Amino acid sequence: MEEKFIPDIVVGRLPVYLRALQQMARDGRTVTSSQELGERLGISAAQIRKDLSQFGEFGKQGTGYQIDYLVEQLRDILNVKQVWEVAVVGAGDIGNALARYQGFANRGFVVKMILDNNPELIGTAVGDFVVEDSASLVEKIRSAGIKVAMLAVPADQAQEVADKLIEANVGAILNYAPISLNVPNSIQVQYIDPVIHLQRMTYYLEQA
Amino acid sequence: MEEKFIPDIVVGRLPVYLRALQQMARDGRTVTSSQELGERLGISAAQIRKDLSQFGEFGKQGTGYQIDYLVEQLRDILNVKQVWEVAVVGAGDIGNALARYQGFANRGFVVKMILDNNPELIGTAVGDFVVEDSASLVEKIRSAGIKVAMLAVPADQAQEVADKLIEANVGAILNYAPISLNVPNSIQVQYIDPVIHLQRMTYYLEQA
DNA sequence: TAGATTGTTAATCGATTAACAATC
DNA sequence: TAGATTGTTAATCGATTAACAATC
Repeated sequence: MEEKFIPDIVVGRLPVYLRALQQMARDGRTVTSSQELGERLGISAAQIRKDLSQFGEFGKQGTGYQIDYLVEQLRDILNVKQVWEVAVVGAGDIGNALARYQGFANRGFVVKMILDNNPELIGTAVGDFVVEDSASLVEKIRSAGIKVAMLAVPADQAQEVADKLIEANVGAILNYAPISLNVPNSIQVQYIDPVIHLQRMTYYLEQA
Repeated sequence: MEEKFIPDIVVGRLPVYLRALQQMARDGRTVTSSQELGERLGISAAQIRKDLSQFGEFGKQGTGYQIDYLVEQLRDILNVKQVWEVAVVGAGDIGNALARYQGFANRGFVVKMILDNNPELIGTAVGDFVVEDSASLVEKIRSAGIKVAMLAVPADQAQEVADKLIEANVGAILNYAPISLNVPNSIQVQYIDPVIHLQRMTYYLEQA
């Protein structure tokens, strides 16, 4: 199997294309063009065509792209034709919101368990789940074969939990704790910290 | 006042530097170097020095950077020496988590109000707030002088609420709805959609 | 002083865009 | 056919890195 190197910045745009295309499909659209998609996303048409061309030829000259077909191609490329089971670690407000989030449906992910180390929370219900004890996190996640985790514990516990997730054979961590994690290169990490995004915007705002 | 152009990609890294430096300060550290900070963040030392040098000379040869001083400089650059009042629109699980989030403290933001259009939620308590009716969103946000909003409504309502926020003179929107917004260039928008991050990671994972 | 580390320059590397032949 | 739009090439643009004089 030949493995062509794809820049990570290109990979990062594919989910955005996919989301917009699925939206178009829901709106009853069947065909689109790089120009239309680009206008919608604030990205140049050339960049979209270049990005897609890294993976194959998905369009037709003169016509554009069949939305359903391109959606399936992108789902295949991003490995989200399968549904990934996800563990949520931390049953505070963020963990709660993630365990109950309806937005994972049909996008490749399903929450499978939620864990916490707080005795007051263990055993309580969160959405369709019962909070499990994170003391046995490694065994539970490993034996369930879960490869994706969302980390929603306090910052001062995030690194140690991340270490346990890696021990449990998790390959991807979405970290909501406001701290940079130290992980091996083989582990995928993404960060969500609202303050980082807010500060990036206030740079451009006039001071009050 | 001279305005030097700073690439947005540089601006985007500054909050990450700031977060790590504040962490170091909390750990009792007083001095650091571009090398140490870079190792911590997985960024090259040269890049950190280059980024900082866009704004001034904050270090000392042979010594490095005084953490407290650099923190204050970055807070100044990012306009977070002032505290920005934030409106949360949408009182579902995500809005709830945002209204109650402790992580805004000392990082430049304070939630001031939470709004929703659901009669069942209006008037109920969320953290220290009472959910307000978003029917009068424009007047409430404008008269409060709020410039920053977090958008946590369903995707199919996000664009219309965004339009109202802009009408209310908001300059920055952090959008949790899984949809690309159409806004004027003068409005800052950032996106948080966990699925986008998850799909970016599954690209690199072995299929089950 | 000797060692360490900055700020900056120049070189390298990578990403984006413009343009167009191919073709539906 | 005429018009539209792709996939791709080459040119441009921008970001990162390596290296080092300056200096604490």
